[in-house]
Amino acid sequence: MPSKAGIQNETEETVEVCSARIIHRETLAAVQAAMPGDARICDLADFFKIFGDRTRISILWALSESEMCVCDLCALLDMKQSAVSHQLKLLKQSRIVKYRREGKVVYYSLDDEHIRRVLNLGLQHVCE
Amino acid sequence: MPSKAGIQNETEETVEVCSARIIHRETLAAVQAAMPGDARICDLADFFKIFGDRTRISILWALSESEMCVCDLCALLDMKQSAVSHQLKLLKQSRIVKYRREGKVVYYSLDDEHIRRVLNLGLQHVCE
DNA sequence: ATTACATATTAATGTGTGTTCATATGATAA
DNA sequence: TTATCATATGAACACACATTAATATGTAAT
Repeated sequence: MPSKAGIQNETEETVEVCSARIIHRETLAAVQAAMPGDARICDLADFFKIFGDRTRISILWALSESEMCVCDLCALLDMKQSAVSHQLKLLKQSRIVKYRREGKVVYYSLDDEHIRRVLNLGLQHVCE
Repeated sequence: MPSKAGIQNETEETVEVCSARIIHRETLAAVQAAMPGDARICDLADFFKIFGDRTRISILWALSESEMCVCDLCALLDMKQSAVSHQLKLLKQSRIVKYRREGKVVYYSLDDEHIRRVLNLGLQHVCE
């Protein structure tokens, strides 16, 4: 969980770190230098975490076809309205979907084209 | 009073489904027809779920720089060897990483270019 | 053989998270 | 106002999951 380990020492010898030993000191140093900051790593993981749920993937796939209101999504997924609303809240907090209100009805849609591309890339991997 | 724009259908009737009501029957039918099967949805969600973890994203980012052995990954992430091995197992089960053995040492690397592209797409979204 | 090392696995624990029930907004119409 | 509908939110439960400790493989050297 902590992000950095100390690897600055002597030459090509193995060094004790967190009860393990470093074998390739140079590779490790290079990779360490190229690693993004901790905050960015967490943001990335949180972003993908949103996609990692059956219900949310279904919602996103549906919205990639057409904008939809909450109660139609409930019917499509055969799920309780509160369950769908909870997931839509997560999706909108991550700026993955946007919404517009028309009277009592709220219409949701994908936030941008990135989302569609992420879905398609994932599908390619799954289908190969 | 506000004249409705956008998706709407004069001949629609509301219908009871799972304690909710369908507002846009045609939209619903169209989206329903375009939805992938249940198995494919689950596969997609499971694929993204693997990316939705801080430790695994760090591993993938590291491997996108260079193939690495387990104990160097431990040092890089400052984590216990068993924790890293557990995550590597998940990553390899999803065919996201591959490995090769050289004596006692096992080297892991990204399985294909899809993975790198998924990471980069996610980063774009997070950084904007 | 035995020793040492790199990695994998099992079992248990604690935390995170998706769904449900109940209730609260917000909006329109009577 | 009151009533109804569409959606949002809060709390609680149940399950999934990441980490740990301990142990088990597998490989090479002595």
